[in-house]
Amino acid sequence: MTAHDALKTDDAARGELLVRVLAALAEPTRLEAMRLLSRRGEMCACELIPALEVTQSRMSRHLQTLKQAGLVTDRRDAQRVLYRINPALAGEIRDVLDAVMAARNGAARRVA
Amino acid sequence: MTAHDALKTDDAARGELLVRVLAALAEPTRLEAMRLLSRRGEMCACELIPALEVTQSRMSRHLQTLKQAGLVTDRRDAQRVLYRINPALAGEIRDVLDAVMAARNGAARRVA
DNA sequence: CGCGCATATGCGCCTATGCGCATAGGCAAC
DNA sequence: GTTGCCTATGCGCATAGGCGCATATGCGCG
Repeated sequence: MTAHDALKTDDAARGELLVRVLAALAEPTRLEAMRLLSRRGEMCACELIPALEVTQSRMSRHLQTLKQAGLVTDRRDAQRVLYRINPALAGEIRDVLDAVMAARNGAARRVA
Repeated sequence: MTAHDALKTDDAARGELLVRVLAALAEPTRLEAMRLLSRRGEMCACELIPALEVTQSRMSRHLQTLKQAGLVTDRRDAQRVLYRINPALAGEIRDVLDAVMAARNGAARRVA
């Protein structure tokens, strides 16, 4: 990326980012994981695994995907790695995420 | 999961729909098509093809995908088939779509 | 250091998805 | 009916992505 790519960085790159975010959310396990993180704030993989009923390797890879999309951040705490929704999410992306979370919560509440 | 299995019907079904919608939007051409439809209201494939610089078969298939996700509706007008954003979109999904459109518009304006 | 818990990753498998090409189908005008 | 425009679809190919298994890596503890 060179200097005059500054424009493209703000345009195409953002479009790419949006697509990346949407793709990351377009998977049941990851979507559910985001919902859990949204409600509980911070969780380690070892908590998400039983909650979502997936294997360890799957959870790890899904978390990497979410991380690469910029949706979550991680920090180590001894043996565990704690994940939480990226507090520095761009406003526009945050709005998308909020809408998605609201949609899912709305569906859940309807039944409850 | 026995007691609240009844919920899963509405819950899971809606979750599936959300995933389907997100997956449909998580593709550059389709996302751009939605943006165009969002701005112009109603368009036929023959207008979208040159605007998005894709082949005819590709555009047709992408439009089918959007249609199956419930994001657009179509109606014939002589030889053409006119597409537009589904006016009967569920409120929650509409909110997601609006957030996505807003995010992308924000990115585009930055450069323009 | 050796052990065990927690997490990440290489590998192969299988399905899903995007693509172009060619062709079929629908519709209007002649 | 024939022709021409517009749209949909069958086919094969290439790639991406999800999965489990096995293994490697990181970390704290004794």
